[in-house]
Order: sequence, then structure tokens, then C-alpha cells
Amino acid sequence: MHVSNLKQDFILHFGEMGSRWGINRTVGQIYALLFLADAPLCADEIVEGLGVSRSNVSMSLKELQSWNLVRLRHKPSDRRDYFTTPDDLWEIVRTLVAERKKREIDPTLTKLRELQMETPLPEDERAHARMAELRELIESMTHFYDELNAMETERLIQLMSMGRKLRTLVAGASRILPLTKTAKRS
Amino acid sequence: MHVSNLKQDFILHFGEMGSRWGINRTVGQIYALLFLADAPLCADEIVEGLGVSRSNVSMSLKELQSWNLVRLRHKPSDRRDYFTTPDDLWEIVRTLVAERKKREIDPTLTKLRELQMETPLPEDERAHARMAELRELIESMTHFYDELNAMETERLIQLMSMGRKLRTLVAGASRILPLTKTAKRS
DNA sequence: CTGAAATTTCAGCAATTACTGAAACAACGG
DNA sequence: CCGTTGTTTCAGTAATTGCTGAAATTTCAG
Repeated sequence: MHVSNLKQDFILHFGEMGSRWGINRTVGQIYALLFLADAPLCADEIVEGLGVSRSNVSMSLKELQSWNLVRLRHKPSDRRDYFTTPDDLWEIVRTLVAERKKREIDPTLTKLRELQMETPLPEDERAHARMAELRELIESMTHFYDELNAMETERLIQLMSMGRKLRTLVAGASRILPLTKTAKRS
Repeated sequence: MHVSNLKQDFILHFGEMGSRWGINRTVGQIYALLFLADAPLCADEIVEGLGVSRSNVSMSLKELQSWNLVRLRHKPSDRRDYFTTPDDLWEIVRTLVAERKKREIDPTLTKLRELQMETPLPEDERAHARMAELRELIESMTHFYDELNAMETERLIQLMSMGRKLRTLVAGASRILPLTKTAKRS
């Protein structure tokens, strides 16, 4: 399992970024290695490629699986698991965003909804209102996310490459199509 | 500096989420406290409210300032710094997204561009192509982000509350307005 | 069954990150 | 200037997170 300089460089970068992305170094490196690999890799090839312990690879692969970021492959008459990343990068992005939302947004949304149930003490009125505002904002953003996520990749790419035409379109939309009453209720 | 149960609950949640968001517990708690507070708070009030050390508060406030997430206020004939979060939540979100992009995306984009400069060895052809694909995807997403970010908040809210009408609009857009050639070059 | 190959778990060590208290520093008012 | 008040820095320690090797577990062929 030889790793070229080019790959090495990319892998090390991913490892370092890992901490900023909320995964650890090894997980980042493994992902990068799989991402660049010409074919699916098994655990031992990863060990060899990165020079980390077998058990570390095992745990990190489990982590990647829990993020749904790797696919499992098998070769005939070989019972080892081989791992790849999806070929379609947009699929990777969708997964990534979905998982981060699940981990970083959803719990807070739940908490905010929970805290909204009770009627606040007088001293908590502003706090209560602020939480409501935050909840509404998050809901608004997640609805938008759902909308984007429901689009086929083709349309998504189309939307993203619209450039300044997007603004024009939104500006015009209120005339072309009637909007539901605008989100700024308060 | 009394902190009600409601606030306490929210603050502790933010503290716990902090680690998932790439900030630490104290930073998260301070932010939550400021976010809910009825008025700007000075460092000592934060110490009292959260029960952490003075120096920890000092360093955490510096961190929040480096994220541009707090505003500084002053009272007449009082030389202490008082801190608040912006009233406008959308402003907070913009800042947050901008900072995360700066820390989590931009370095990788730079690295990818750097690695693209050299012509790859034959063995690195796929890796090189994969990096190019990733770079293009990130560029496409950041351009979209720039586009959204350039919109006034009103328009942004409007866009986000369009719901399924968005899809219709994008579908129609290629007919209404000519698009630059679609992003899927390859 | 038995044993070989592959994988996972886990206790203990290493590395990193977070936090504290003490000391240094800065900004005034007198 | 000096002292008071407020802030920051920093070395040491605590807590958390990451990694390893050894042992346990699983899987499957014979």
C-alpha cells in the first residue's frame, strides 16, 4: 500500500482539519485515503497506508460508518470488508450536512421547544422571547434546508450556479407567485 | 447576578453543545448567558453567574471576540467592559457562518488549489481528478453562499420561506432567464 | 467441532485541551 | 507619581480525548 506524495499531502491536511470538523485526526486521514484511493481498501491496507494501529483503524471505521460516510464492499472468496467513499460527491455532501444537522442543530431545537412549553416567570420574559426568536430562526433555516435537500442534484447544481440571477428571481417572485405571509411575524 | 432555572437550563445545554460546535463549554455558556441577559454584562457578573474562574472568563471572552460574536458596551464613569450579543439574530447567524467557513472550508480550498498546480504522476491521476471535483464542488457551494450572503435579510427570509415554490421557480428559471452553462462540466 | 483469519473490545498510557490561581500589566483618579 | 480597580498572561494541573497492544470475540473452512 504505497501512498504518493500528492496523496500524503492531502491526507495530512484532512487529518489536521479533522479536529476543526469535529472528527479526529485518524478519522479524517482514513476518509481522505479512501476518497483518493483507486479501489476499495481493507483495514490492513489502511493500517499500512497511514501507519496507525489496527484497533484505531477499526474504531475509526466504525465512526465513519456511524456517519454514513463509507460504503462496504466485498470481494469474492475474501471475507474482509473493503471500504470506499461514494463516487458521487454531492451524495457525500448531503450525508455530511444531514449528519451535522442531526448532531449540531436538532438537539438544540428540541431543547428550545421543550423550554417553550412552560410559561415564563416575569423575570424570564425577555429570555423566553429570545429563545422563541431563536427557535423560529432555526426552524426557518431547517425548512429551507429540507427544501434544498428534496431537490434532485441537477436542480441543486442549477440553483447554485445561478449567481446574481437568484436575487433577481427572488425579488421578482413576490410578483410572479404570491408568497405565504412573510416570516417576520412578531 | 441571579440566574433563573429557565436560563440555567438553556445555558447548560449550550455548554454541552459547545464541544460539538467546536467551541468549549465555558465559551458556550458565556454566549448563552449574554444571549439571554436583559442587559450587557461585565466579566465579574459572568463569573458570578456561571461559577467559573475570572481568567477563564477573560480568555473565553477573547475567543468570542475573535469570532466577532459579541459587542462591547460601556457605561458612563465605569471603565469595565460590558458585553452583549447583537439583537438581530440573523446578524449572529451570518457571523457564525462566515467564521465557520473561514475556519473549516477556506483552508481546504486553498490546499486543494495548491495541490492542483502540479501535474500529477500517472499513478495519481484519479486522485488528482477527485481533488479537482471536490474543489469545484466547494467553489460552487461557496459562490452560492456568497450570493445568499449578499442578500438583504428581508430577501433572505423571503427566500427561506418560499417552501416548495423554490423548486418550481428554479425549474422555470431556465426558461424565464437563460442560465450560464450548467455547472456539470467534465 | 477445531483452528486459522479477521475483527472488535478494552484497560492503560499518551497527547491534547480546558481551567485555575497567582502574578504581571494597564488605566485611570487623586 | 502612587494606589486602586479592572484586565490579561501564564505556568501548572485537571479533565478529556485519542491511541495502542493484548486479549476476547466472531466467522468460516475443513
